[in-house]
Amino acid sequence: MPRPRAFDEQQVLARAREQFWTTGYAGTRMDDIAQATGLGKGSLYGAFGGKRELFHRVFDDWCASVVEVAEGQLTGGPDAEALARLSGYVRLMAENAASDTERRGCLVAKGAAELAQHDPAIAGRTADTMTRLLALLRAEVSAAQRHGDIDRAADPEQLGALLLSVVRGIEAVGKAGLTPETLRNIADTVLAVLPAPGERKPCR
Amino acid sequence: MPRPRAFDEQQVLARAREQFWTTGYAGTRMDDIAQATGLGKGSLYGAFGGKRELFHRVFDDWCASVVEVAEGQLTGGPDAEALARLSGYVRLMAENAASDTERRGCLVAKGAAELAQHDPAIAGRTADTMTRLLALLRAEVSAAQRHGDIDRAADPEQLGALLLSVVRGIEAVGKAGLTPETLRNIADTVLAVLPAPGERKPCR
DNA sequence: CAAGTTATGGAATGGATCGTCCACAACGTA
DNA sequence: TACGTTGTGGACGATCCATTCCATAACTTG
Repeated sequence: MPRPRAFDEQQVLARAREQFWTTGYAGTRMDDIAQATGLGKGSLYGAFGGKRELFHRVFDDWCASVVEVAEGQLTGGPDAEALARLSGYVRLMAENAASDTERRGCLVAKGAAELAQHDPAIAGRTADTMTRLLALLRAEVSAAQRHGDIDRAADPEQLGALLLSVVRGIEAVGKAGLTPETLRNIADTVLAVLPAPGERKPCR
Repeated sequence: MPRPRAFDEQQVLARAREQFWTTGYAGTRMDDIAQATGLGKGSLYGAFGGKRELFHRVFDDWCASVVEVAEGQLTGGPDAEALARLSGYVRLMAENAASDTERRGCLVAKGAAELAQHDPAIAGRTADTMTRLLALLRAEVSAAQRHGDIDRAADPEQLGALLLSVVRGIEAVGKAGLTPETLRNIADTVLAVLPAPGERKPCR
């Protein structure tokens, strides 16, 4: 009996994400989103509640897709290819940052920088996302160790954390202006220095 | 002949930095700064010009001090201690991130995330800061290589970039909510995997 | 001491933006 | 076809905030 919606919710969310991604939370006006989506404010507020809720929705979706990409790249496969999967993931992230010519960076970083301190929901979602990524990387390091591609003496948790920080660091220095080539080199370098089995490390 | 200023400019800048650091650019009102410093709006605008100029001033000072800290930690000393200086610097940065209980992160990252895309001055200053840090790290890696603490076959530019991305990455994941202990471990881990002389790396 | 110059700080201004409201449209059901 | 319910979108109201303005104060020089 009710009148059906004349818009596709997913499409509206995609447009809104584009806006928030490019101009940040404070920098985008609801009018911008209304214009970008062709929706009137009434529909916008009726369907999503408000600016804050809309951003939460977009942010949550983004975080979920970040984790999904990592799962797609990393999870499920023989231990023999675990190292290759890790390399593929780290290089993919570097490539993403390198090809981000508009320097928009990652919405997780951008949103967290702007809002995490005053919005517990954003802070929580961000922390949860990082924890999930770390778990995925740790598991993959373990797999590579089982197959003998990474030194078994190394702590997989710590190597995973290192990889995570490098991935996020690449994104950060990329947004800061280092060249795409440098970003790709960083990815290659961290993969090259992962401890191979049987290496002797001098005590430092 | 003019009436002298009744406030200390450096002190006002320090207060303003505190505000911008905690609440970001868009999130701080000029009224906040006026109240925090005890200055009236007239004095504030008379002395600094406006919100944007004031932020630029604060941001530039912050960037300069970031580079200064790195120079103080890294520059000047015998090659024999270059690796120790590098370790000290990376651990210091991790410690900073770990002790940032308020999760304010680094103003360079925060300001860049919020404004770099639409403010060329901020973007330029950020890029310049990263380039300087990279140069300092590269030089120090070279010094450590000369002394034989790091494999001479490695490219100092690339190892420097790796260290920079880890330092920035630690800051990022710290703000994202990983534990202080994890942050310190990342620093230790990247230092431990730096290629020692004479290591044999399998071809990957 | 007089006068001119700058600092001061609070009130006023003007613009921008979030969210609400309402008249109207569209659709399903009876 | 008539009616009730929900979607639509633009106009409106209220708030907020950067900036300007101005009357007054403070200080230095001549």
